Amino acid sequence: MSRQKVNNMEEFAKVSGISRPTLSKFFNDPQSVRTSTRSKIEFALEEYEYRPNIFAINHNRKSTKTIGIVVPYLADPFFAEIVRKIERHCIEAGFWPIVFSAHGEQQLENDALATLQSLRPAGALIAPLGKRSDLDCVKRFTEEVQTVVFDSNVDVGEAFVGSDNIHNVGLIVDYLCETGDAPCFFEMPPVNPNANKRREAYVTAMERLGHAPKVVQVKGTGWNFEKIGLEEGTRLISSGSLPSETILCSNDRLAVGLIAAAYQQGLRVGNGNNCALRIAGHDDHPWSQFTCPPLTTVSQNYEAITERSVGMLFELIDGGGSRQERPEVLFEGKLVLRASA
Amino acid sequence: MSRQKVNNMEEFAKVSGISRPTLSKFFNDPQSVRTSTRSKIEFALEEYEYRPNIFAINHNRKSTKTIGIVVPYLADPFFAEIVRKIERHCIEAGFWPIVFSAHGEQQLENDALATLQSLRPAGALIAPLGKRSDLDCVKRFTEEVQTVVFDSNVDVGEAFVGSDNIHNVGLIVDYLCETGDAPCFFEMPPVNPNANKRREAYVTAMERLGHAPKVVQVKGTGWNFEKIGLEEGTRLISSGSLPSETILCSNDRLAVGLIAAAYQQGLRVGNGNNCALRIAGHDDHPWSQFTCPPLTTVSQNYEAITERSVGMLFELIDGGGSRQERPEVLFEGKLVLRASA
DNA sequence: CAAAAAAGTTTACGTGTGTAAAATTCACGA
DNA sequence: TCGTGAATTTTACACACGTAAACTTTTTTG
Repeated sequence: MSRQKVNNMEEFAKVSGISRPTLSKFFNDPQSVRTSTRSKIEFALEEYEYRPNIFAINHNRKSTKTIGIVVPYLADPFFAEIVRKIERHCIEAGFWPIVFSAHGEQQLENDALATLQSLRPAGALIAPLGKRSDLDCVKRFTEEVQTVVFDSNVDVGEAFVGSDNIHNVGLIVDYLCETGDAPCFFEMPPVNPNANKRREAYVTAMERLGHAPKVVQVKGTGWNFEKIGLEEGTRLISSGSLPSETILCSNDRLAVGLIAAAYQQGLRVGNGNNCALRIAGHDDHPWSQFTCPPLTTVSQNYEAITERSVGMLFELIDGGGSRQERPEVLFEGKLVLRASA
Repeated sequence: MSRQKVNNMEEFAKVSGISRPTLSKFFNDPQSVRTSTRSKIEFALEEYEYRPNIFAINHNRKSTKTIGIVVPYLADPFFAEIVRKIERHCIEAGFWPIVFSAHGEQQLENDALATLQSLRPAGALIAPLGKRSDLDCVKRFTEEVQTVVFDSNVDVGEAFVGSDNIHNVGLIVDYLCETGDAPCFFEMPPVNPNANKRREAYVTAMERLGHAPKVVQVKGTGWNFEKIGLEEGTRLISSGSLPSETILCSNDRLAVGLIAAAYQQGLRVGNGNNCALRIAGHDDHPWSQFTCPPLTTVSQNYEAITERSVGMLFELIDGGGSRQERPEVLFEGKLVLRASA
């Protein structure tokens, strides 16, 4: 490394022979300067080590190149995966994504929003906690920052992108009813609107098929879905109080716990004659293909959801002001047939 | 909300009746101003909506309040959990943690380090990719930024904090040998020093107990450990080429895949007479308690590792210059006995 | 109650970049 | 070769806060 260090744009202007305002233009958008100038600058960048100071850059910009991402629980691989994809899309578009996790807590969500707001981001993509969110706080945030809401549809922000729960749950209820007993619905007290929508969709689908819906709601709070699925599943199984031998879980993580409960109680899960239970989930969570047996579920279209969310946000950022209507885009998932049901 | 908006510290100084330099002191450390002044300011904060601009704050500080966290793969719940804990420790200490994930790729790790460096952080906590890291790049980073390395011990930075693989693997090898057949060791090509250390520790422990070590290395790259465990495990089982019916996996995620493979091949996993395989892991991964059967493993002391990492970093930041020796702190895990072995 | 110590105010300058306006230079076609 | 519009340079100011020094006020101490 013979590259010399350069401390600021002024110095880099001297050594590169390009004026500072032009350099400023270049760093904001390399395409905006003449090809010959660009190659001069790039040549100098090889020679000298220099990167514009991020704080100074954003200090005096009207519109920052920062994009805030707020999720309820980053340790959930679903969100980890979503965030990963969103980050990529942002970086490709020349933005600087910055991730916050609420860790399931209202206070931390509020803190994240406040910190984010003081970063004056160009826009934000948020998946609110849902029921636990401080809606006033979230609303105030969205009034200052262009926001696309995803995954959990609370009525704030300029747009929503998520999954078509009605369609998805319909898919799997149809499948389960066609291939065996009508399912009961296994859920915990809903942490966000998705859980509610899924229960409602289950009830609708069952009634459409002429079955009596049977909802089993177990106790449990927080984001330890597997733990709740295991503990409450164990209780239900050992007391024989499951209303059906086919169980549709509100999400895959709950199903992971329930499968573990069944295994530990010596019940075989799956489609065969020698199986005592059929278990299905929703989300096609990254873990779901590794359960024993592998979990039958409905996928969410991760790629479409992230791409559209980011896309809509960029439209908002480019378009400037907010529009009249608040579009809600829902993507349909697909049935993922594995061995558990 | 009747709170009026205030745009900068100057304006807030006017409305609060406190001079700007004092306000500056207050926002850096509320304890540094007199109680009466503090309450005046806090009262005004109730009345007026104001938060200092983060970019302006960090723009002209010698030492930023930013702490960079770089992990190889954030979608891995192990790192998600670690990051969660680190973030908390930082926030409690009044720092601003900012997380980057390399997503398993060298280029992204380099990008993250470069971006982080331009943020001029007070310090950094990094878990390098390991074998895939661009060591020169990482080294250059650590020469500019006070860095504590954790999890994966590559020889850079001011200190290392991690797990005592030798002790941990010894624990579980001892346990497995006491309670049944001596284990073989199931691994994929190592992605970081931990994997190597664990294999070596396995060999040492086996020789100490008078057994011939049997290492089974399967193909596979990247961070899809479960997938590799499942696919290669299926191959090994169906071809009958496992050298022992007791299998110690290099980490829990590999074990998750292997358990799934065994299940799909109709082999029962566990300790009983009717079981064909015993499978054990390492890490006590968040998923491990939900496998079928639950996974016997060695825990890592997450809390100790994160607390000590952050603690050492704060010492470095306070202490200023770098010291002579490069301390390596290793924490011992505990045997976690479940049903799989 | 006076002196000392602590805290706050005033004043002034530094930070590294964005950005606007006017002046100059360049590239390209006629 | 010249004219034209586009690109670049020059110049100058803005941004919001950190920080230092000299001075003033408040609090503490003996």
